[in-house]
Amino acid sequence: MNNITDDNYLKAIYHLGLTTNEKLVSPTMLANELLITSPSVLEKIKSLIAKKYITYSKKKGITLTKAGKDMAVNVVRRHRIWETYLHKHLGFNWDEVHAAAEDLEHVRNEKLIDKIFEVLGHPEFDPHGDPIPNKQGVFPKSVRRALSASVMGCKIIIVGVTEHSDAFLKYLSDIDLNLNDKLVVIKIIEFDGSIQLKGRNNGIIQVSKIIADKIMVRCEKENCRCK
Amino acid sequence: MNNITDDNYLKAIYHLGLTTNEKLVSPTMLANELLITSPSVLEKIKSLIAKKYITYSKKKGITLTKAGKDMAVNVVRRHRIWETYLHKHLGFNWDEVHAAAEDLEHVRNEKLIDKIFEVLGHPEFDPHGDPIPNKQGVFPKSVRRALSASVMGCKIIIVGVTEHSDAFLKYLSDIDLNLNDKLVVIKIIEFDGSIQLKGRNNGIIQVSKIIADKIMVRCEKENCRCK
DNA sequence: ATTTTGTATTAGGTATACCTAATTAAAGAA
DNA sequence: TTCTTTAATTAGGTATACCTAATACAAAAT
Repeated sequence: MNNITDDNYLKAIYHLGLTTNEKLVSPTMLANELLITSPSVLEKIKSLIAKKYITYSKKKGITLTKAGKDMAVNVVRRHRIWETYLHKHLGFNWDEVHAAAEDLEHVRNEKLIDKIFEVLGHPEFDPHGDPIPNKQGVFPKSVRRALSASVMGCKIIIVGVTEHSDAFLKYLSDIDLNLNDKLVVIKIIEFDGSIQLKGRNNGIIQVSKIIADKIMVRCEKENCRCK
Repeated sequence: MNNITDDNYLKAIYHLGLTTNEKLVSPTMLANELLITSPSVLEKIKSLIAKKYITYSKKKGITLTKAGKDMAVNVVRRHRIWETYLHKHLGFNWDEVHAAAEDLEHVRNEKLIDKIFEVLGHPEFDPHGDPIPNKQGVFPKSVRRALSASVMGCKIIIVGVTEHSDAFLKYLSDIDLNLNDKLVVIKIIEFDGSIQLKGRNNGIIQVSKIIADKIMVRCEKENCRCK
């Protein structure tokens, strides 16, 4: 529970480092991510450097040290385990788990997190399809790609999303797209990249390219052209 | 998760108000309870007064307002619900639940606490036998007294303890005294107030007066002289 | 090459939660 | 009642985490 601030900075740096490919992580980016000002970030950067969690130079940006990355991955691990637990064992919806996990991720009780992880049967993915790192910080591998990269006939299974906003997750629920759903791509509208899917009880679901970009899937059709 | 400090001060004031009967709650007592210095307490007192959680005067001591008491009772509620959950659903021992609950009690997610409370079947007492207040802050009634107030022949059931230190709880486990155990008082050594109990499989357990004072029981023998 | 624009950085300020050292006040003992 | 002890209080200090305003810098545009 101590150092919630450190947790949040390191998590944000880690996250930005992954999502903002190529470009470095700058103080301004961090400030935007954390909804604070850049002088505040600059100050905190000094303290995180002193604690040897990060390095920083204007040209190289902010990078996590081994210790910093370990810390960040541990926060991610706790977050995702709690999300899974809230969903699987406490009946929280896909779009409700995040807020609660934001708090629970800071509870550093190893026995607690180990226990709920065990009760869950050591899952590899959380309710958003995001991989849960093991205690050593190693992430499980998964063959996943955006739904938008599908071709006609793909037999896809939804394994995750790249946007976690309540609004987005709610929308997916509303159009009856849920994690682990199996669907078949029945039409691709070349004009705008929209995709039509056939789901359970043959219901037809159509999603725009914008949505399809954010839905991660695995294609289970053998020798599918999508590969 | 915000205002963990407020939580801890209010909880401590509430707790001292109950245990330290008669005497008022003074800044020094609070300082000792929280393991900080009295100037720090004095400063915080001002802020809690400003927030209308407490009142303070040298002669009347520190008292909780309605709002302050509600806040404190809510922390106690969350703490005890988590303790119960950790014990009943996650396999934590009697003496392990407290530390984890110290952190979890600050997670202010109503749906979460409601849910685990529901999953537990709306229990009235936690693993230490302490009553869990309902959402309105009302505590369940229980007829409980110290084990030390027993007479020969009392058929007692252990419903709680008044000390929660790991060492004490560990000791009770070690001599095989656990919550909800049923025992019979077979000897009272007047000389020092020690009590001998017969428990399951007729094992004899002896506790000193000091211990017996801290163990809360209910006597289930009809018309027992202890009443 | 110079200006514009945006990012990085410094300077200085606030609030919170703690501290030590010193002072005041009250209560108990002589 | 006066001394002594303890509790309450004030004064002043530190560290953290935030802020605004001002300045320095660097990259892009003219």
